[in-house]
Order: sequence, then C-alpha cells, then structure tokens
Amino acid sequence: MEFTQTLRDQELKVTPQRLALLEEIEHAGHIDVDALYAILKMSFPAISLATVYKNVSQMYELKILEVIKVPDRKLQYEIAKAPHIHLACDQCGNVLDMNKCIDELMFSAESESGFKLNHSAVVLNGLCPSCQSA
Amino acid sequence: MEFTQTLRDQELKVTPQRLALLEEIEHAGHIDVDALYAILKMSFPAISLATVYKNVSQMYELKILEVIKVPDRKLQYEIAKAPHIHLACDQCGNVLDMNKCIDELMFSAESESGFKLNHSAVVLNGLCPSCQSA
DNA sequence: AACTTAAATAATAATTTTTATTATTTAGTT
DNA sequence: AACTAAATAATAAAAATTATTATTTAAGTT
Repeated sequence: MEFTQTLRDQELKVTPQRLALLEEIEHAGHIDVDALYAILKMSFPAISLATVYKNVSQMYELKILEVIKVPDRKLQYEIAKAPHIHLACDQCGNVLDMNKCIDELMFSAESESGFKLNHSAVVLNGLCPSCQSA
Repeated sequence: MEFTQTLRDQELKVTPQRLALLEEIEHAGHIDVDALYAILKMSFPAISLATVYKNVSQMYELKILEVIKVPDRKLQYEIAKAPHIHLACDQCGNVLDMNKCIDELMFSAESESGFKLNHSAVVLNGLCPSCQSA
C-alpha cells in the first residue's frame, strides 16, 4: 500500500486501523470524523471513536491530512495534496477539488498583500453543473 | 447606530446586547464566541453565553454575520460584507481582509468548473509583511 | 521465532463546546 | 400605560473532543 510508506515517513506505526482510515479518507475524498468512525466500524467493530479523533488530529499535525470547513457541515478531512480549490455543491452536497486557478490566486494575493503565503483554504459554494439543470 | 437598522431589517428586536455584540464584532474584525462573550461580560456582567451563541447563529442564518475557519483556531465571526479574501498571519495572529483578487477568482472558478457560485470562503495563511522583517 | 519495548488501541472518564428548556424581563406596538 | 411576542439569563442537556489507563500490538533485537 502507498500509505504504508506515508506512515513510516512520519514515524507512525503501520496499524491496520491507520491504513483503513487513510484509505477510507482517500476513497471518500472529504469526510468528517463521525462518518469515518461509522465506516471504520464495519471493518473494525471494536474501534474506538477516540482512536479516530487521535489519529486524525495526529495526521493533521504531521500534514498527512488537511482539513476544510464547508459552511454548515462538520470539519472535513482529506488526504493532503497540492493546494487546490474546493467546490461544494449546496444541492447534492458533493465537494469537488479543482487544481486550476489556485496558483494564480496565491501569486496575486502575495504580491497584492505583501504576505509570504504557505497555506490556502479555499471553499467555494454554489450549484454544480448537474444540479443546475435538475 | 447603523446596526439598529440592520436588526430592524431582519425583524430582530433591537436590544442593547445585540447592538453591543455587533459593534464588538465590527471592532474586532474577526472574533470567536468565547472572546466575544468575555468582552461583552464587561458591559453586561449578567450576559449568558447561550445568548451569545444564540444571537451569533441567528445572525449567521440571517446573513448579518459570516464565519471563517482559520486553521487551529475556533470559528471566527465577522460582519457580513462583500466577498473577500482573509489573510491570516501565523506569527502575530492577525486576520486581514483583502478585497482584490476575489472577483477574478470567483469568475475563473465558475467558468472553469461550470459551478454557479454564491459563496466564498478563502483563508490564506502565511507571514504578514511586518512579521517577515521581524 | 521468541523477546522486548515503546507506541497504539479500546474503554472509559472528563472536559469542552454547543444547544435546548424555562421562568423572567423587555422591546415594540396598541 | 398595557399588551404581547420575543429576548434574555439561568440552567440543564446534549454533542463533540480530549485525557487517562490498562491491554494489545508493531517493529526492532536477539
């Protein structure tokens, strides 16, 4: 598994729970702690909610995970990757990643403000193409 | 007061607590519930934390307030205004509003993704100019 | 392959954050 | 001034998160 290496790189022990957690986050794209717990319980009936919280926070600190806040939803975790834009549809609830536009934004914002940026959290809300026509 | 009208427009009764709450949020720029409560207690020693929560949520639903999530901080409330970018300095903790760049971003993101956008939450982190030189 | 040890887990308690309930007070109207 | 619906304060309840601890397990070492 690819995540085995991710964990080793951060000197975290490779446990079945951690691998499943990462795989599920990757599969879901964006997911909150509760939903994650519910899903993991299917493979690990004895898993503790505290374990999910602990791991998720830990991996967030180690930058294995990122977190975004979509209005009116709980914090959503995702696998950390290159900075990107989150498009959240208010109708169907989907959250889409978009890699375009973000570099231009960061660049313009830096030169405009004089900030030296190292992190972005961009969440745009609206209706996705299919929900517009529906 | 300008906020008197804001409240009337939304058919909320104009109470001293509400006016103070709005004025304090405006004055702070961005503030979380706890800090807000602590400050309001100075003018209203008997104010209830539940009142702060209630009003803040209520005004958020009525779009009088907006909320942003800066990494590792509690939810920050601000007076709703035109969409803008939040620049958060990791050193001094300040959150700055920037009105440039956001329109271009929304426009590009819409045409790129096909979404019809109606809301943005952009938080960029880094070092502000003065913290860079310090 | 068994042994060792530090770390991870599950279970649980404790804490923190947020929301609900209710009696009292108050803003806005008549 | 009186009325009424809404807001507040106080409090309880619920939900979310973190801490504690005994047990289990991953990963290195013999």
